[in-house]
Amino acid sequence: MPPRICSVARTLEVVGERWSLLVLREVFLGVRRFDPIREATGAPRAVLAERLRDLVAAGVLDRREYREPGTRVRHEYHLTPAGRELQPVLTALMQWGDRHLAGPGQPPLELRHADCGGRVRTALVCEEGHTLPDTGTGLRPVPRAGDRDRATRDSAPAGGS
Amino acid sequence: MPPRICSVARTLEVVGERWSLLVLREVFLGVRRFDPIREATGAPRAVLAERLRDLVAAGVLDRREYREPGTRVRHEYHLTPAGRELQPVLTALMQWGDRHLAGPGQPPLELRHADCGGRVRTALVCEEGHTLPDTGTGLRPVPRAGDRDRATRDSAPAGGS
DNA sequence: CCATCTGGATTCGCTTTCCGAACCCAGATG
DNA sequence: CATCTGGGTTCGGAAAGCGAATCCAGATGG
Repeated sequence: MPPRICSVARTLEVVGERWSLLVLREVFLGVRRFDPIREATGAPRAVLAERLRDLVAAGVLDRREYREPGTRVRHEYHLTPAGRELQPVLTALMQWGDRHLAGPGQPPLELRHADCGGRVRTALVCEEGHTLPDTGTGLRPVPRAGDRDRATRDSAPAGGS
Repeated sequence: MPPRICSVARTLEVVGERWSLLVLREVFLGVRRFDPIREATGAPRAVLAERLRDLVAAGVLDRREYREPGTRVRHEYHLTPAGRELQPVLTALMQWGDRHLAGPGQPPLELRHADCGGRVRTALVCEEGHTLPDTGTGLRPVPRAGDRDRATRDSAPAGGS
């Protein structure tokens, strides 16, 4: 029986490697060049080079030439539109860490809404406008046609068809 | 200069290993036992055993004894309250995959609100009630006191203090 | 009583990935 | 022409991942 291929698995193929999400965190923060990213993340050079290549190949980062006056052409990494849509992933990770792995003192980074200054967080919302608790209580996963019926059942009766 | 330690990095220490999030996906779907998890994720036995131990040690999963009539005592893995709060992380990953890595046909799994039946997704919301686009446009990361000023600056003027 | 089955793992040997240190490259600077 | 700098590549050892084989203990059955 083949492993379940869902969108979580597919997304982790792109951003699930050891340093990928930390690299993206830096790019979201505006750190776009090799050495500063390396310092901020702690990733080894070779691994970082490979991750950047992978993320560019996956369409998450865009490698752009730039030239500061008095230097040769270099490259920096910008988020593509698809890359920017990973913001909720990073926000969700950060939020959980803030809540459950807080070090001494307050969290080191806050996200605020540029328009109103309010703190921003991820929330589970439904299309009718309801907001669910972060625990996912009241959330019902529905396997779609075509998927094996393995999901959502664990203590099914033995005599099932 | 030491790497930046933020809540994203800390959370990835817990759930950033290769199979961790897929294991949690299964537990969220109600698959709680070793072999079914192994089949659904494709993780090798030894790695799965280690991940389960790690997730229990991290307080994300709870290892519970159970005994079906006519068998010996066995264990299954349940989410702790902290583990359930990882739902937004999985939902955000799934949502990105649905949007950017869709296979042929519709996504294999849908999340619905048990109360109203509406599709559920993660959104970036601020405490004033505004909803931001998933790209994080309008989101301003604010480093807090104590953190190095490395963040959020990339093309700072060369002569800065 | 001994063999077999089953869920839940551990052990083993090999392969892949990760890692830090050293090195490379090319244009600016002195 | 030597040195500096940003942006990497190369290298050899360490760690993690992998599939296959094995183990364990309680039911089942001859």
